Amino acid sequence: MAITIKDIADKAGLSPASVSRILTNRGRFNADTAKRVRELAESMGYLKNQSAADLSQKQSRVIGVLVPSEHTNFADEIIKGMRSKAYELNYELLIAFVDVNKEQQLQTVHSLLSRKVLAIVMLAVDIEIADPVFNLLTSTGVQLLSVSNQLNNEIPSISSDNYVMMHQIVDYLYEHGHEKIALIGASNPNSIVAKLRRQGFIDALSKHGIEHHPDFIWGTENAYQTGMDAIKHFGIPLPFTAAIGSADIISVGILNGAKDAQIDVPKDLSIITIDGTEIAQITRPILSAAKQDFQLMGQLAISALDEQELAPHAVFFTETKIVPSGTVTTLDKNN
Amino acid sequence: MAITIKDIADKAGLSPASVSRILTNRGRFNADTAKRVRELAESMGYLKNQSAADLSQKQSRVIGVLVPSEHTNFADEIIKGMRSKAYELNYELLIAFVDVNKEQQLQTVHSLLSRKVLAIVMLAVDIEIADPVFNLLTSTGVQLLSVSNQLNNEIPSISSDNYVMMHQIVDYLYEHGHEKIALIGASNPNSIVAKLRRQGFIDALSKHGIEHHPDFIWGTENAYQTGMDAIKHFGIPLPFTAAIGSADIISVGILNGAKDAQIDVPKDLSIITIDGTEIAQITRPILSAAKQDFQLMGQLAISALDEQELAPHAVFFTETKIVPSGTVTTLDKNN
DNA sequence: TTGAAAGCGGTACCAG
DNA sequence: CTGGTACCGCTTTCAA
Repeated sequence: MAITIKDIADKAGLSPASVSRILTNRGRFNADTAKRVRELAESMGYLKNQSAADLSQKQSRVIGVLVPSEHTNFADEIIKGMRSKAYELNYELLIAFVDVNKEQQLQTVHSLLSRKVLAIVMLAVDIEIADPVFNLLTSTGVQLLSVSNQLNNEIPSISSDNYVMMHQIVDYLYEHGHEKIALIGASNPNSIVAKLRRQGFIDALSKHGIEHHPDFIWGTENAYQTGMDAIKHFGIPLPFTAAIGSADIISVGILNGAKDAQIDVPKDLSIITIDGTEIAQITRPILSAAKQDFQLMGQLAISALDEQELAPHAVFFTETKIVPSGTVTTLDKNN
Repeated sequence: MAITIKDIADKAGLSPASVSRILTNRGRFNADTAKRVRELAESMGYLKNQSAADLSQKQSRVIGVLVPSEHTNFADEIIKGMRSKAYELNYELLIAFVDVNKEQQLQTVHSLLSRKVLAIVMLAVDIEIADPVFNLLTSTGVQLLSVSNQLNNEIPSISSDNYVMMHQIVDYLYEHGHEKIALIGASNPNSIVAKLRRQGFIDALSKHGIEHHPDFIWGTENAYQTGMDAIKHFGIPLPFTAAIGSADIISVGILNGAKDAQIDVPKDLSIITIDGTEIAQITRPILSAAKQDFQLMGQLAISALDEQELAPHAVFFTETKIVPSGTVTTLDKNN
């Protein structure tokens, strides 16, 4: 049997109540006895039983985090941001991976909820209102927050402004002489982010007087293969001069697909990737990127949860910026 | 206030005890009332308070997982393996990222321990016996298990047989005519795995009558930059014909470093990478790899914890295998 | 098969 | 500043 607060109390000739106060730094107590108690606890190897504390307080400082297990690598960066802020503000993160299996998802969410977490942060989780998981999530009234995904108005979110970001990207390509542009990997009809990107893409083009070519919006899966397949799908010569990859891994696929097809990047195809994580920087050439600030999203997530009741429709945006590297070339306008 | 077991009991005209038995499927109870109770629970939106349950049982089915936050990407695969097995055997995973900050490490481990996890799995965590974290970890008597890292005899482990793997690699290269071989990124003197790899490397070479060149064992950090720097460090022409990257990310660095220095891979330099995760397959050429079975390690970890008391010195090995791809060429022996 | 009651380890209120 | 004590929600004897 592990050592409890009562053991310490006995040894110190105090009551459990006092020891608790001291160890949690709450209420009043004598500084000297406090010191003594703390030393005693230390030397006895005392470890608080968090379950007991949680039970007693009916509120924990645990924030649950749902991470899709197909684990797009930016998740790591968001978590990093959350970790640093959580440490600072003394929250604990309970990270749970959810995969596609519905049954397992429910079980995972159940287990978070069972731990009486004070909030649940969803990382890039696409979820529909009709989903039983969504139901479960909302049924208990835990604070929810979606990061890096704009959901419906039911859940507050922190993300890039995907619509605006597409304008940045298109503007950038346009300035470099590109007018025939493809958007790869954002065709998922159920993803709100994908929808915003498509709309931003279309509007940005039309802002420059370019009518978009519907076929140039292609590819649903957020995967390497989507990029590879894109090249095969469009064939040679490619009907566009630039491609936007809707995630780094997709863009790497585009790049390799092009390479395999003897298409020179960036001479014959410019690529700009969305995300700009580490993986975009280990390619040759290095991928020009629209970089999202994932760490900041993570930090904001924790701060936001710490500070306020979040209105269901609250939306926070972090900046995105274009980071030029080696995959976008300037087209001669006379081409 | 959330719904409790007592609420259900009241509504069902039963005692909390019975409801508990039914909902946990323990002991005897009437099948019909059981059905009724379960439906009631469902409809009332009951969620077990796991803290209370844990407290009461003084034992949880939670397995804590320590993941280094510089999060070498194979960690994901191990976790995937653990998840599937955990789900199967009805364990919960509590994943905690640990970073280099000692203070934070201690706090993280504390928090795992506070939750009375029944075991702690350490993923590729290098830790020394003198480390206060190690002390804390061992002080409570939780079952420990190290995955993908061979530690000392104090902690059971599941990993590849790094010594044997180096023989596989060297044999493979030797069969392809390579005798001048470098080992990049395994020079960390404190890592047991690195030590085993160095030793295996040296012994395998000498088995083929090759005296190893100490300078060819180079690079400490498990990082992209290590690979890049290696090329610069050795200069052109490279004094070896093949390089072994001690992790995928290192190998990618070697590959890119070579590319940047106009060294043709594999014609002028063969590369074989250790790990063989996804990242090794999105390079051009694709990296030939000594692949470790991370998923299996994860599954074994959970099974092992489930089945038995693990002896402190227990060691499980999973197979490694050479997966040829595009970065190893056959040398003409007359060169 | 079911119920009463005694905890599990902390916390917090209220008295002292 | 400190102690007594009644919970928190669930599990688990032991009796009924």
